[in-house]
Amino acid sequence: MTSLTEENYLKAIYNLIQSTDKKASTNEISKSMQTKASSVTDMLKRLNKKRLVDYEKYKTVKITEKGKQVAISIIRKHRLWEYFLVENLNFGWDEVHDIAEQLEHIESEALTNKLDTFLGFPSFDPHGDPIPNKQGVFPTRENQKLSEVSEVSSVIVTGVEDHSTEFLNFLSEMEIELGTELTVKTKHAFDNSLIVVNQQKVKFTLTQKVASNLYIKLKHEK
Amino acid sequence: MTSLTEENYLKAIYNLIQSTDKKASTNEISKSMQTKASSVTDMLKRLNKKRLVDYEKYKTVKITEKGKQVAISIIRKHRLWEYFLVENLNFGWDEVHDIAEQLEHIESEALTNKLDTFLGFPSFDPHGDPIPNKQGVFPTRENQKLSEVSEVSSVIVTGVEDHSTEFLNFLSEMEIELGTELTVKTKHAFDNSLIVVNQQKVKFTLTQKVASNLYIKLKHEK
DNA sequence: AGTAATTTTTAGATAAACCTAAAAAAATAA
DNA sequence: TTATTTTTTTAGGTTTATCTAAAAATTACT
Repeated sequence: MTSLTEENYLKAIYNLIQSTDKKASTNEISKSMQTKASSVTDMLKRLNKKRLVDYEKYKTVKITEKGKQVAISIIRKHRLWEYFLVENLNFGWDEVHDIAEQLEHIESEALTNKLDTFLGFPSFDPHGDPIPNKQGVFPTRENQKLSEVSEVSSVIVTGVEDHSTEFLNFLSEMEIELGTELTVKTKHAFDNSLIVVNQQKVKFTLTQKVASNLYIKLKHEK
Repeated sequence: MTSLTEENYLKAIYNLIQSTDKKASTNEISKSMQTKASSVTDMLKRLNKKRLVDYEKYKTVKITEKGKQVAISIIRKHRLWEYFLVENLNFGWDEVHDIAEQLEHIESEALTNKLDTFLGFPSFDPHGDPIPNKQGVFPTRENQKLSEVSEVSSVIVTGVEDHSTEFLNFLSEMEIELGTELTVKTKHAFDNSLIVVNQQKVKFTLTQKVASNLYIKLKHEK
């Protein structure tokens, strides 16, 4: 029913609308899809005809409920496969994106649900992103960023904002992964960099940029 | 480099050439691909240009070494995924073909090899078909059919020739699966049907058609 | 408000993978 | 060895997803 390309456009539109700052304009979509604006216009017409988006020329697009369900289903499959690749096949979290990008288009509800069962119904993928369930509902996560934390709090890393290989490799070098516990010691007011300590008592600095790309939850002291 | 469609044509051509009785003629290919002969001609020209097949108009095609490697890689992926679906995700052996047909086109050598490792380097898929290794070499199997067996031999079912849901369902009803041990008691000369006994001492008849679609190996008595 | 810059759309092309209908070649049969 | 049948190819057309270049609409600026 929906082609591979249509699915990719829907996913891109859904993501643009979710990340509130960017709008799903023709230009934004073309940037995120790496295609020309004219190609986007063509596709928007087609998606509109199929009632997957609400589109009128020269106005920004909205995604319909039907389109949203398609997008969420793709995201669900992507994140389940990423989980499988890291947990079962021993891929690194920086290696799985391109493969999951292919696997997310495999068409079989039975497969998705059996994979979900096999994996034990995980709530978050290897980057800490929430995995929607069969009904399309996302689990909630405390969406606080490390950059928003006040001094002298203990936190646990729960996810990343930036999914690039460069950032993930950087984290690996710093020995930061999901579940890593960090204590924020000092916050430099002039550049918002943080001095943190890990559980091995190693002290190091994280720039504002790094801290704003890390999702955390506060550790509740016992 | 090779599109999904090209891969499917190569697979079909490879399979036709393997099953020696049928030749890879334009008509045979069109039958097996469910497309029109004219579409096949188009594709053969394209595959020839890419040196994946050897093709001259009005002559039957041969597959090149390069094309063969592509075909074998698809077969390898198909069979590894089928094994995964049955062994890990609890699919029935009659349910996995269409899904594997999609998964076989996922492009990542690393994925294929890590999947192979995860599965423990299986030699045969859930239908008893040999899985080529990383180098493209097929494991050998005693390719004897149940219909070729002489009276009063004990055999173990190792594979099926017919992969259709109908046949696989029939086998399930007869409680025959890979590894099932059967003893051939009588062979009726007039219609070549067999009277066999299973390990539960249940006696039943198998037609020549059924017997010729079952691969077996002789059980070596201790 | 009027002009300039930007965004978006249209028009027209291309490539992949298919199709139908007709022509050409090869295989079969009388 | 012709004539008939079958197979294969060619010619021309369609749809999907892309592109470039030009036109139209919107937004931003002074």
